[in-house]
Amino acid sequence: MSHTLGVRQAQKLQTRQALLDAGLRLLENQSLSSLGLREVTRAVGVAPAGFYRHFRDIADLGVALVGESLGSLHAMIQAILDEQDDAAEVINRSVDVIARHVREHRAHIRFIARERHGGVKPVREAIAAELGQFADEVGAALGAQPLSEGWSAADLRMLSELYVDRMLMTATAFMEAPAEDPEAEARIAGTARRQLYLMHLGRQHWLGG
Amino acid sequence: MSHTLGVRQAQKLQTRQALLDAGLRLLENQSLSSLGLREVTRAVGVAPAGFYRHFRDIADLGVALVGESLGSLHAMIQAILDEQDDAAEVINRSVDVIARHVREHRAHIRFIARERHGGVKPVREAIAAELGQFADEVGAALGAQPLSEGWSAADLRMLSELYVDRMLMTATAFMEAPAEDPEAEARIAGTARRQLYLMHLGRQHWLGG
DNA sequence: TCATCCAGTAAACAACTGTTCGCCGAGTCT
DNA sequence: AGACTCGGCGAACAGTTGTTTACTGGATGA
Repeated sequence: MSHTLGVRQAQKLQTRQALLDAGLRLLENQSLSSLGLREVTRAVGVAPAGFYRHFRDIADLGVALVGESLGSLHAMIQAILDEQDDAAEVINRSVDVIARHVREHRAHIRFIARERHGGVKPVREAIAAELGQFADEVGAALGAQPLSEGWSAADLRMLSELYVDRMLMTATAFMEAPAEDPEAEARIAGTARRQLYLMHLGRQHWLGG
Repeated sequence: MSHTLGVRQAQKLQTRQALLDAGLRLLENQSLSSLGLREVTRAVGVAPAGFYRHFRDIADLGVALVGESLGSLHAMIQAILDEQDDAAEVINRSVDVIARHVREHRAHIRFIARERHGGVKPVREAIAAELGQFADEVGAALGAQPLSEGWSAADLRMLSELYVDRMLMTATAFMEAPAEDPEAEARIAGTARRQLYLMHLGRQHWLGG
């Protein structure tokens, strides 16, 4: 299993990754449905026909980008969920983690925000599927907390979706702020913390408490 | 002032509206940044050059669509805000109003959801500006309610944005459900009501109540 | 070592794009 | 009635697009 890839296959993967990287970079100022195949290959320095060795079409490349973009986010969420601490502390830490993630993966967040409701169906579906899985995992983690005693499955699910949505909206807000602007970042972080705290209060009093 | 438009200007407005309508329809399966000028004129039955009599470019048409799309939504929100009733009742009515609005303006909601973070900067900015104004008005309405006594301006603002975001996400969820599917609609409505109610609970207990 | 594989190539294809130009002819104003 | 305005037209422009084709040459495996 730990068999080093052949030179052949390694080079192929490298070109594939170059195509993905170039695509992501080109998507900074447009959306996937207007991204051209030639545009991507030109940016990489590869002949147009070479594209087909890696992807069926641009939508296919988009779906691959979904995996890449949501992969790191997934790990991030899990890390947040595993924390157990005072609620306010968890909120503070979560917002910081999100801010940091956006700083390091701005293009990925932009891609997800832009294509979540974008014009390319397979990509929309891939994003929806992965976000749904996020909600599953968040639901499982929340369900294990004492605060969730007596909650129905449907209620837990709506709470999970609320959290996942909020997290993505917060990340998007950070992403849209001008890069390297600590003041804007702080403002967004403050709003995000308050919103999460309000949701937490609602959660505490859900069962007529 | 109530001077009927001249035949000339009336016909021009009619063509302009036809271009907007065709654009909106074509955006069902793509995003604005891939919408072609010729594509739009072809759909209307107008020569390509005629497009420039009405819009500078496709981004300009997009900005016009923002006004059209958010115009009706604006009236809808005001209607919701003016209601004064039991909280649960306001929530029920609001969700119904949103569902109804989406049924009647599906393409408009799709456009806003798709282009809010889309690839065309002027359009993103126009949407952000109008949504910001929505938040202002929601903030003013909420601030006038007894429940908001003692709230700081910043807290009111974060609550308004939370509500506006949620409303848009709910509308988007309705929009993405298969048309004429009462079961899916009911499920989304149920989730939306619960989420709004949880936010309402958080609001009630915001000041350490 | 030698036949096989296959990632990447160059060239050609028809179809399409946004934009500019001068022109027409119906609506407008005096 | 006559001069003027201006929305829409048709043609032409140089570029660009996605896709197919037959090919080359280095890695691969017997």
